[in-house]
Amino acid sequence: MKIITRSVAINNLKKYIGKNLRELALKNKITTYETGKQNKGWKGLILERLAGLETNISKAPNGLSWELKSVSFYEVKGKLIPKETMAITMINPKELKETEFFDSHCWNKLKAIIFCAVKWHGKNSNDGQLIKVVSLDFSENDDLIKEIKTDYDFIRNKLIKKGFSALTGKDGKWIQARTKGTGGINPKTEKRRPITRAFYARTILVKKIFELSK
DNA sequence: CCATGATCATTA
DNA sequence: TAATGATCATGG
Repeated sequence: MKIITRSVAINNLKKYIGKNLRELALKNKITTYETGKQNKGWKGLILERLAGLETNISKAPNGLSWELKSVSFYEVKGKLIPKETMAITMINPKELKETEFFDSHCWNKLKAIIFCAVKWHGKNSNDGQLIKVVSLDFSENDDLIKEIKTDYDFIRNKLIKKGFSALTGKDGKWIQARTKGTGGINPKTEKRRPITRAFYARTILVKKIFELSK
């Protein structure tokens, strides 16, 4: 099995800066939306391929190496602004109760992130362009991390005191607990699927990461 | 079946 | 435009 280190992945990805990701997706036989369906995750999938990952590492088991993320950027007054928040990892209520920030998946993913900025061209954007690839190494002593930890602890406390359903996307300065899941109705049971949540990086955090990487 | 990839829709 | 909640396709 081939090991792709972070620096190898970054070098691989950098070759594609400025390229149209849709063409690359087509070449790699990744479904985008041509089938009439809406695959929202295709950009992430193609980036994983381009990084050199032959198999899918969508979930870093436990040893984990690094995390690849992409975010859409939108141009406002000549500046690039993160259009969306960035999903970090799922929240497992039990785990969140029992886990310290620095032991959490959230931190483990955040600290070894490879961050891809993709230009967004509107709804159903079909020609996303890779504009930047950066990696980031957080330190446990960074002020930013301390504040993120504060958010994590806040959300954790709320979970413990008020329960999972009390969580909302309003919480947190840098990270938030948004709903995330398959959604809709389960065609088999015709019942609502359970609501799940995940940690998201707010746009200001995304912006911060983008700036820190210069 | 559910976690992961992330965007879409709606409201203010 | 920004913020929050809801949703979709895919792969293991």
